[in-house]
Amino acid sequence: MASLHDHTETKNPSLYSRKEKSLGVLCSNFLRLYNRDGVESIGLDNAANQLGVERRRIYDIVNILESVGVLTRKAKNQYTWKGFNAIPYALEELRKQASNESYKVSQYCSFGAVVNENDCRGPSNSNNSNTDRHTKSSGSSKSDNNRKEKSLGLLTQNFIKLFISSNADLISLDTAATALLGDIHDPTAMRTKVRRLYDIANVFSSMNLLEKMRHPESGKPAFRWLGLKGDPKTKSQTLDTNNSKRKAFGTDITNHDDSKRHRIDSLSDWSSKEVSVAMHMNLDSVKVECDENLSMPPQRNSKEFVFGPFTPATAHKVGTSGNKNLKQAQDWENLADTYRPQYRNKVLGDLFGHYAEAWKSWYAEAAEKKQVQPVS
DNA sequence: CCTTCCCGCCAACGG
DNA sequence: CCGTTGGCGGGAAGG
Repeated sequence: MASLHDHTETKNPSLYSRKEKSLGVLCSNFLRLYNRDGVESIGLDNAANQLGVERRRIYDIVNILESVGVLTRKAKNQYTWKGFNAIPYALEELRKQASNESYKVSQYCSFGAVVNENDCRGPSNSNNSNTDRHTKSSGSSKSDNNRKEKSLGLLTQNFIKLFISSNADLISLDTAATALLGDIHDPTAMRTKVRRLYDIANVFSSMNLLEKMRHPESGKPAFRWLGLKGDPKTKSQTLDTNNSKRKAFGTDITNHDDSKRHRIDSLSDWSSKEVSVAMHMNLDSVKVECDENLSMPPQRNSKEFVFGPFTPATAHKVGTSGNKNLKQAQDWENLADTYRPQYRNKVLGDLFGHYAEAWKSWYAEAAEKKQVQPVS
């Protein structure tokens, strides 16, 4: 008790976990949220609220997902959900682009050292290299495209190209960064690039497009492209092979998020958009549980997932009723969140942050935290 | 120590 | 001009 005021911190070192806020987890939650039933439009504000994260993070997720075709920008603040089915096509496009361009990966991850020579020509850092279809082609865009070149989306695509156009299926981020940088040998740029690569790799890993592993002998971490092989699910819908009894309408976003375990978990089901969390969670011994103690009324089995002080999370398009205005879609946010911590409300933002954190910690199993890699 | 990578400042962008 | 996007890198958590 006590707790005079402020200065919370230093209470329990294990009260804030960085991993719980990773882009990978966020991506899983995002997908879980929007892969359900006929979701068609995605509002950024809505997403941010539902997922309990800042706007900024949504941009990251969205940009990466768009690179693989899962989403498409429809308008300001508005994205269109395309689904996993769009991935194969997007990948094919990338493959074509890759072959079109002289990509030279020049690099075989074999031994730690390596480095040195290898005339990496990379994709060359020129401008516009994609279907830059702009209605105003008149000599307007000059050198302002520098920003776009460095976009996360483009980087993501180039990263993928690197994999699919290379014979080496195991690439380290360092190698990728070097290759993608072209020839700019700048340590600072390198570091920034690697940071972004980590971001991308994490969300792809959560989608099972990529697999993180250590190199056989060198032990250095690297990534392997899984692509569509992630899940040989052809077309058979995995419609509830498990217990999906309580399929309330929304309000329940089946948690069981991806497990840190190296199980095949995942929501890999390019082919049918329903599916989602079905799959094999049986093996995934759900020993966690929040029965730790504390006091949490409802809710059960949940690793880490949408928490937030607000948890309506019930997104579904309107019914078939002849509603005059189908514009109510934007009202959810208001309902759930009274206000959004703008990039200025230090206090408010902080307050929300803690609030969300508190909720999360309740939900969080707060138990399992020991995860090693059994597989050498 | 080194690797991973979250956070959010603040500058381009687009209306 | 202001709200939306989103580079960018500090610097802290996690090995």
